[in-house]
Amino acid sequence: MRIATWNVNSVGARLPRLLPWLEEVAPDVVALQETKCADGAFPYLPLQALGYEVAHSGDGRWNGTAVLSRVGLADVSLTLEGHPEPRLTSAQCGPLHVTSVYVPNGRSLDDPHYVYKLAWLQSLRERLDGFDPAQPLVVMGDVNVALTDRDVWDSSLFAHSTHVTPAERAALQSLIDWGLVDVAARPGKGDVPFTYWDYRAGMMHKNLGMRIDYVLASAPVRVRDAYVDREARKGKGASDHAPVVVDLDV
DNA sequence: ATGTCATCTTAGAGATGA
Repeated sequence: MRIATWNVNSVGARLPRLLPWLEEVAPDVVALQETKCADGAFPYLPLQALGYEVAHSGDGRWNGTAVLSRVGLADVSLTLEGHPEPRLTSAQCGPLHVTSVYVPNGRSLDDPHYVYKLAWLQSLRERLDGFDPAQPLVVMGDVNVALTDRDVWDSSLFAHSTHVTPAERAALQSLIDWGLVDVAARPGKGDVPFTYWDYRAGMMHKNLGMRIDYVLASAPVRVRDAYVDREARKGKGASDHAPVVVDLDV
């Protein structure tokens, strides 16, 4: 089974890249984030034409998550309890339960959005108590946290920034400690499999990136291979995030 | 730190978010 997660930064704008990517990589299940469209505007038809069933949570301009599956789609959930923004979609996809998450950015340490981010991560952790770590499941998506200093290109530049604070890292670690494995993708250019590079200042070209997109898998998920698809971050009309692709057995 | 990108408002270029 092949799964993937990708913050597409608008599914509408990304469709000319997303559709050929799906044909080439042929994942069975895909978690999308930042679809940035209302449910009524979601491109169901071209995705269904590729064989995917779709569950989408979205309300327009911001946020938006989806699960695409060609191995079945059941028990769909479109919300994280207590948080109205569309930042979580989950479904049972054949033998694997899949959750697509778009964790709030936080913006800055003195912004209310940072408090919201920590609360959202706490709610996500509590949501896991409705599951069993002995069942095959993955939580994947843009978690907007770099787990270690190695997961940003220069940790000294993040001294007073979000994404690297002890509180954010502890919140992400608490998800892992529930019973999940932070799936290690093959190293990319350089030693760290970054998944995000700012559009500005030639960051991708200089490989000044961050690892903020994760696949967290429960113990019954046997990972065969995992990689960051840097090619999808290159060229015209790319998202600022690259997909993470994982081959696994359940 | 910020050289970009996407969307919405509302018919141009500015605001917002990342």
